[in-house]
Amino acid sequence: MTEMSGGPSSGTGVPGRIGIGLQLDAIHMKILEVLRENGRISVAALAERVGISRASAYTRFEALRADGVIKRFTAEVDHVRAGLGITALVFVTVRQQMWKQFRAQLAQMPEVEYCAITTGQHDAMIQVRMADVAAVHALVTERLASIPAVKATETVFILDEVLKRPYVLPSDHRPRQAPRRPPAADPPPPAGVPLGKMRFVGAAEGRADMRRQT
Amino acid sequence: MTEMSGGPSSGTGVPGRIGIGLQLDAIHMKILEVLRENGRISVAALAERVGISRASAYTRFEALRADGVIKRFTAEVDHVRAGLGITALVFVTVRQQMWKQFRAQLAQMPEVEYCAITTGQHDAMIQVRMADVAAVHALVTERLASIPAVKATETVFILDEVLKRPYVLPSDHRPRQAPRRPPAADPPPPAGVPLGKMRFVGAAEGRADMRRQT
DNA sequence: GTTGAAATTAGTACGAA
DNA sequence: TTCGTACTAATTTCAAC
Repeated sequence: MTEMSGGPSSGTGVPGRIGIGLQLDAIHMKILEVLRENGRISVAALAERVGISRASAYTRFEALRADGVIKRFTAEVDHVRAGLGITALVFVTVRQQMWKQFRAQLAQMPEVEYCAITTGQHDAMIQVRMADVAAVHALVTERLASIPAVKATETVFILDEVLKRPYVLPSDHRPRQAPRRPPAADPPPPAGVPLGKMRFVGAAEGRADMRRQT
Repeated sequence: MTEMSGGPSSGTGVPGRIGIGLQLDAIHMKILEVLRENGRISVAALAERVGISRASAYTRFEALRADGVIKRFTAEVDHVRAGLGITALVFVTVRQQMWKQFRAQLAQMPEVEYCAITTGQHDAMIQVRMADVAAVHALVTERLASIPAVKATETVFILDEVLKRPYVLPSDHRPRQAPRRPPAADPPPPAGVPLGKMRFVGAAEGRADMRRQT
């Protein structure tokens, strides 16, 4: 129930939905905006805030839900208050061709809140919430390390979560500046770049001393 | 509204709540479990699923909300369907003593879904959702790089989000094995370890060739 | 903390624009 | 499609236990 479904943005291998589904208009977006801020708002109040009739709101609401644009409604819990005060990120190097096993094992680890496959130096990043630092250590060394598919891990701790937005929507983005043709410098990214690790270092800035703590 | 409040797990510098607030019992946890899976369930249905009366459910529900254990209710939106098909992680090195400015600038960037301050090689990790790869590139090179507080960035793309759990609770964790005293090997983590980067490499495994793509 | 009522609100169905 | 209304079912509130 917690595994995501379909497509390279969420799949476990299950092929994504073929049809294009709903074509979202401005009103759909407005509904999503309201709902991501207040997932428990009544459809009547939603209709009012969006500026449509109750009946239309019900129709659109149901369509968004049925079409999977809205995946679920959830309560955001303060994990510290709930007893899980430590959050860590574990970067995992996965043994080639053991991805399926890796995914299967992850599904068995309920303390993992998030897992994404990434480009770059590591293969995956997982986020875990635990009661204390020792529990993170135990999880990484005893449970993650014992998965044959896991070749290596690297753990960092989260000191502070600065922001967490319910869900980002295109309407949040500033109106994309007209696809300008850059005058000379700052060329757009090469089309065929292998989505690897991009690196930027402040202009004329040595890359020495790039390590510190907060 | 999207900034998190209070305490080293969520603050922008605002001191955290002093009081201990609610003492959560098993029923509170059960309520949280239900609510994170279905944030729109009625309190009446919630009461039934948890096995308490409606009135109690209302009381506890309100208490959890008022106390901040439940921070908000939100709709999980399929960002791909919503038009933001690309997700990237940007690891940021922040210039010392410019954290405040860094946070302020981040608050101005609605395309940032998540930002956490971390230990390890980098100082912060931010997650962004954009319409395409070029937009990520533009964001990183034009907007992030123009923040004086940002010394350097490193970007990786998310190829697949394997799992995303609404919220992990202690009840998800397997019953913690009694705080065993390890026989000899595998000592618990040194108490005073600076929460830095922990690294694990599979036993007797060279650390060569640790790079691949999925 | 529980039960059982009243008052309010939500969800549905329908015809009309 | 969307809207407006009326109808039914459910939820929330509030009382007493």
